[in-house]
Amino acid sequence: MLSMSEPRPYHHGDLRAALLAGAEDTLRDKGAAALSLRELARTTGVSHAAPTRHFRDKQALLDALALTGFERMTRAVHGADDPALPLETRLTALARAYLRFAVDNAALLELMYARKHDPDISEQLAAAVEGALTPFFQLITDAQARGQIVEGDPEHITLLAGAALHGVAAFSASGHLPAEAALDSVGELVHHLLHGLTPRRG
Amino acid sequence: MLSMSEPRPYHHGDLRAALLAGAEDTLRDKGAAALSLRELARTTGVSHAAPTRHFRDKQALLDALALTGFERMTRAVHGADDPALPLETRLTALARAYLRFAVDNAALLELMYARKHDPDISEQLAAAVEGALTPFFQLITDAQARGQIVEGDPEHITLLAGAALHGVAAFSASGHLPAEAALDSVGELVHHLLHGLTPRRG
DNA sequence: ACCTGAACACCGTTCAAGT
DNA sequence: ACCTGAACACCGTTCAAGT
Repeated sequence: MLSMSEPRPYHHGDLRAALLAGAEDTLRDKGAAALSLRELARTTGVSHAAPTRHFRDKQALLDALALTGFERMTRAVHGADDPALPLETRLTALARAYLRFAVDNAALLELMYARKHDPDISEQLAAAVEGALTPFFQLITDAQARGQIVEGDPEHITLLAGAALHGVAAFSASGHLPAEAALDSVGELVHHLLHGLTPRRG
Repeated sequence: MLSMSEPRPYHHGDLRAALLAGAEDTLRDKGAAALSLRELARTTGVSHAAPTRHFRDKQALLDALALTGFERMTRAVHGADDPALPLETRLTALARAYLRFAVDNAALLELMYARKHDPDISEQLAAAVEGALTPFFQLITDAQARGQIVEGDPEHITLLAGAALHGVAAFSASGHLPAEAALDSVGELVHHLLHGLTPRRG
């Protein structure tokens, strides 16, 4: 994809980025189980020890991959936000962006939310999750200020909305819900979330 | 734990069960990454090739482990169901049972909902998920018959409720939400689910 | 039927050595 | 600074052989 003018057999300009890109390719094509450092080095054209210079161990590469995943997801969600939209429409757009990413990056999503990340990366990971949910939080507080969302800790309410969304994403990523069904359910999901499962009186 | 009268060094009465139990122990204590067939065979006291007789390969053992997990989860949820209870109380009890299991078996839960199960087991797995959600589905249809839940495809509504719940469970299992916070949120979660996030009139 | 022990190909990680 | 190549300990899987 990237054709440089220097056709050297090894010695990338940016081996780290090349490794991450290659890792994500095999993650997408063959799944996490098929991801081996040695094969990754092989297909990238370096020795099997070269990745050590950029990632302390395999887990460090997986952690870095998860972080780039959150960055992309955050961009997707933020890009779908339009504060001028009415509440339900705005929330639906945010939810759809989240689910779209989840459906398009199922294996990556599983990695992003995997247990067993390095403890020293977990803070960055927590911040990354927060960052992705920021537009949801903003929407909740905006709507609360207008009296359109019930009172209560906005973080708590964001968690509920985010959980409902992530639950659908997780069901889809784990293969228990077809991608189309997940995406098609967004409208009803948001509607029921806002208006409740019990009937409303006139 | 199980002391038989036959102190033979090998040759279990039920190697298959012993392997599953041992696998779940290391899953709980050291995580999925530390689970190796060879070490499992070692600690179980058989040769490293013995497990092949009971599980075609490592994935087959993981699949079997996931299925036992769903069986236990299903029992826990069914055991917490009381159709005589009022709607919100009943749903809260079901939700708490699901979350309790998720919190107490975080690594197992991740395995249960992992991608990359053998295709030939995915049907059993789908049935297992359905089985665990059956009480939720029953509750929805019961309540719909009484006019206590909005009309609409009960499967769809069950999916939403289940997704909200599973989202919290997943956040907790992945370390983004402390176990206590997840369990403590059950009441509000169910309340907001039933009554909606927008204010109700009069 | 059930298990063993050797063999094979592969893996992650480490480290002295090269440029 | 960045990468190589050999080495080490481990792994999953297979298979002839034992009881």
